[in-house]
Amino acid sequence: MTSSQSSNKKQIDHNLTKNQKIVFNLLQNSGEPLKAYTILESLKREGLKSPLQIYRALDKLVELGIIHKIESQNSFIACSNSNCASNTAFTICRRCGDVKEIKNNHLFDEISKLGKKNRLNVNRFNLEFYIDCNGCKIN
Amino acid sequence: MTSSQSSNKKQIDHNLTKNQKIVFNLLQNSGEPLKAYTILESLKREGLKSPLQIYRALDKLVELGIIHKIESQNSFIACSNSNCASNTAFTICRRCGDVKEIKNNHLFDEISKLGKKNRLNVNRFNLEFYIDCNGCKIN
DNA sequence: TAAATATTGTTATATTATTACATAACGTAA
DNA sequence: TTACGTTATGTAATAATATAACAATATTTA
Repeated sequence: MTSSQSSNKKQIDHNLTKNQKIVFNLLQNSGEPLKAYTILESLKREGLKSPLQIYRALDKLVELGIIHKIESQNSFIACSNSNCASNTAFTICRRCGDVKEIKNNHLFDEISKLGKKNRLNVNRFNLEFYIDCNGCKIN
Repeated sequence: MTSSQSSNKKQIDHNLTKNQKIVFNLLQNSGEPLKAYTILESLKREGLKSPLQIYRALDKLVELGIIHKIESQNSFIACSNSNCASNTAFTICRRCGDVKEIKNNHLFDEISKLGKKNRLNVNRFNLEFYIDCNGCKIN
């Protein structure tokens, strides 16, 4: 393994603190949304013992825009978008809850335009498309 | 007052049950988002005593599409849109939390189009524009 | 009526998140 | 270097949000 190998994980250096790094790594390696208390369980072995340690790290990572909160699930997912500026767009399966972040920059531009057309001074947006995912459509 | 007078409240008859009516009326008259336990407090005088009575009514009203849940606030607001089909678009002030439902049907069409363009079989969507509201911009 | 279904009531408990306060680590100016 | 302010961490307690489980009642329908 070299540092220049291909990877869909962002190379990020935000001078994260110890706990922030631990939580962020878990989310990046997971690739799917995790809940705070699930994260806590997973990180007991790393020495994190209390909810607050998790929530403090999550809050900071959300603020930095390198993870996002899926509000309808109270879960958190590592950002997979190179320049989202904290704008978010997801598909969420209404049956199994599977979440995928949408990376289409054109879509982001369109949404921003819609905000401007409606004379909204939008700081950021969050768009959730509720769908039936492929797995759930089959069954 | 006549039944044909002007009003921005929807005239709805969904055969709501007693508790559903009580909760729905409160939300319609409030016009702003309310939290479940706030609703519970307000409705003690109407005889509603337990969280579950509130949550059951809220669940049904959301399912009917006549109220919406603001996920990021764990709050609920009466729908002010004539034909939203459970699609939702809000502005949310990132400072004071003030919520307004967007009623622009054209915007709804545009978002639906974006979903189709991206080959998503969208059942419904929720769009949240985070803004600084007028009151907060002044202060 | 009787059976099935939907609604309500109630208690207890699970899940999610924050307050409050103590301690430790870090940066920086004197 | 110390002294100071700031940031990060640790810990316990508790607040806020939501659901499970079960009993009782009302309503619909065969």
